[in-house]
Amino acid sequence: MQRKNAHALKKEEASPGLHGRLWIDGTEGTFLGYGRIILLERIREHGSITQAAKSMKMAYRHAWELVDSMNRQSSKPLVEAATGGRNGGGARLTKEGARAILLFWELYADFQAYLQRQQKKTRLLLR
Amino acid sequence: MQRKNAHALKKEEASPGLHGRLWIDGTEGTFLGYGRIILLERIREHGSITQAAKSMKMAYRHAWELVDSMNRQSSKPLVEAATGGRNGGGARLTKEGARAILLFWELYADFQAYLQRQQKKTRLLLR
DNA sequence: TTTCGTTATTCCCTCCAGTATATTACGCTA
DNA sequence: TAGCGTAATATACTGGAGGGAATAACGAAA
Repeated sequence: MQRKNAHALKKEEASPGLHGRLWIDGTEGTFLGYGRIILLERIREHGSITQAAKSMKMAYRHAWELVDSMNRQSSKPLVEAATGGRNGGGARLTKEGARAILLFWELYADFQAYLQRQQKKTRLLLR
Repeated sequence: MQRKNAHALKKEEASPGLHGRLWIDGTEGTFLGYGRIILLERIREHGSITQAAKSMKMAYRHAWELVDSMNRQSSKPLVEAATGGRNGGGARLTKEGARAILLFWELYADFQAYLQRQQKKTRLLLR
């Protein structure tokens, strides 16, 4: 962002027209946003914070902080992590985590449609 | 903002619940956003980029870059600036600039109402 | 008890958006 | 012509978000 603070995303390529971003704040700031949801999906897919972070080219440290932040702000943890053991441990999505993903994508899709509807109002201004 | 990224805003205090941001991209990236609209309003109010920037505690250099970026991407300039003269020059909003402010606040208000409507969907998740 | 890959945690570094500062260009007024 | 407050432009600085790397803790399995 635009390394944004609150909502960094790669580039989003800036096509002319209306754009927007959606996120959910909790008691400590950001709770769920686009990037965090992707991270949750990758954790579900790989069963490990390390692998999830690698798959997004994100530093493990950053990924862990995001997971910790989400767990602290959620009514119930979204991710459960275990250290040691068979393969060194791992992380799995809780039922609550899966619900969060579904809810966010629902909001997200609705929002994209909303932006599409509003789009036309901006056309007269741009070069 | 959000270093971010393209849409830094002061803090927005992160109250729990659904939040969002809206902006309009042009050919070179951001064209209009919340901060740029505030800047346009301050220019209209003060008749000078220097004073507008000061009133927002923004560096003149940054303010000037934003104005330049908006003018370059708009079909017609939003701000006209004059150097030298009576009081050293100044800057005034064009008709197009005033239209941009109105349009944006219209989109913004509608968007806030939209967020309000979607708000309830997030309640079950937060602690 | 050794091995292994993960989570958890610490410390340092890098990058860059925005700031700070300085200088020049400008043109009306007196 | 000198003075003024602004626009315009260049250069250097800064703070903080995120990255990189290193280390300890962990616990099942061989």
